[in-house]
Amino acid sequence: MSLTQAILTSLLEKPCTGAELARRFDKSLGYFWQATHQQIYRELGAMERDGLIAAHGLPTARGRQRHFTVLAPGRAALETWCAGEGELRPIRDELLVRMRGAAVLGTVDVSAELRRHQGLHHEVLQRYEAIAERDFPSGAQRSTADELQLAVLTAGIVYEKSWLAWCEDVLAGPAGD
Amino acid sequence: MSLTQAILTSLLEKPCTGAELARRFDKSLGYFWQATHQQIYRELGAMERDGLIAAHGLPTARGRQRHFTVLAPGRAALETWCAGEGELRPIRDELLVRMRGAAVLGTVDVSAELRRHQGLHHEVLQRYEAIAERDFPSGAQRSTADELQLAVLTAGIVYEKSWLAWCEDVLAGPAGD
DNA sequence: ATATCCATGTAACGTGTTACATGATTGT
DNA sequence: ACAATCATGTAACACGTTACATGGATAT
Repeated sequence: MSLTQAILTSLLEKPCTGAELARRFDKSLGYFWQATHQQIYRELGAMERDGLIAAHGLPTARGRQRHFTVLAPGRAALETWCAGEGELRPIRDELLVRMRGAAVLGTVDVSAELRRHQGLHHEVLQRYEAIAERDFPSGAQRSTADELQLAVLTAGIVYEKSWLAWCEDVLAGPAGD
Repeated sequence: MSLTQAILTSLLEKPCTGAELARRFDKSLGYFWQATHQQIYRELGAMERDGLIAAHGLPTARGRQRHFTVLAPGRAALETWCAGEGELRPIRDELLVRMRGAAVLGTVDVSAELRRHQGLHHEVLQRYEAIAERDFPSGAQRSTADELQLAVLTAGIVYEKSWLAWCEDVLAGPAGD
């Protein structure tokens, strides 16, 4: 599972608490991997037991902040994993299930839902493009790390653009007959 | 969850057994929703309890084939659901986690994995395009149902093309400096 | 009859989601 | 002191995956 590795990456960038991690998953990390705070605390507990990370601040009290840092085995585990191979993740999209169902039923119109998705994808795309322009302005000098981070962001942009184009295509196509 | 609806759709097209459903999920259905036979049997059991589908063939014996058909409440449930709204599914991609990790570590080269993914996406794309050409040849007359099914298939094609383009872009970009 | 395969399941576990609970901190 | 908020956590459940088990059908 990638949650462990996403957490290790984020903690390597800057050690922090579980709640701060949850906030990061709602921002930059969330562009390519999502997690709720319950998942994060569960995973942090397991990672601590496995000796990948360590906490400063005692686990005895409940509401006490615990700052986590990555230990050497954690960094090693991340390096090994990052150098490894993974599978392609196939599409798994509710909207497509709806459309396939509508095709069979013949009594449902999905065009409104298509337009709604078009709008949502448009919003997300604009958000990504704003971040790209802010953090990686074109023409600026970039390190290898910057190139990689920009590539990750670009994946999101390409992804949203392709869905947008598809929505336009499907909405225009059948009507154009 | 969309598994229920995907099963209803497939059973409406043609009633069949659980094993046959599993085979369909490995083919056309699997392009936009995946399920193993264990998930399918579990879900069929729940749907039967809920009165959405019914089986011909007794459930008493273990290895006996049971053909399922959709009941009126099942069709109604599918119609309601297909006319409803759904959320966008954000990207959740291991490769991007690897790249973000590599950016932080600075000691890992992900280009080989990128090229591997490029090849895999290329394979999938060719498979989709072959299906599109076979089942929906360009220039042919198409019903509304055909248009919808083609749109679903096109989503897969657009998706794979966009990842392919991204892989090429990332592999070429930093080297082109 | 027996080996093989197929259809149908069970069991166990990991991951993801939702709702809720409790101790600490902060503001008034 | 009290309310509001934050950080941490528990509980329960739904979904997904892997491994395995059992009854029926088929072929030789």
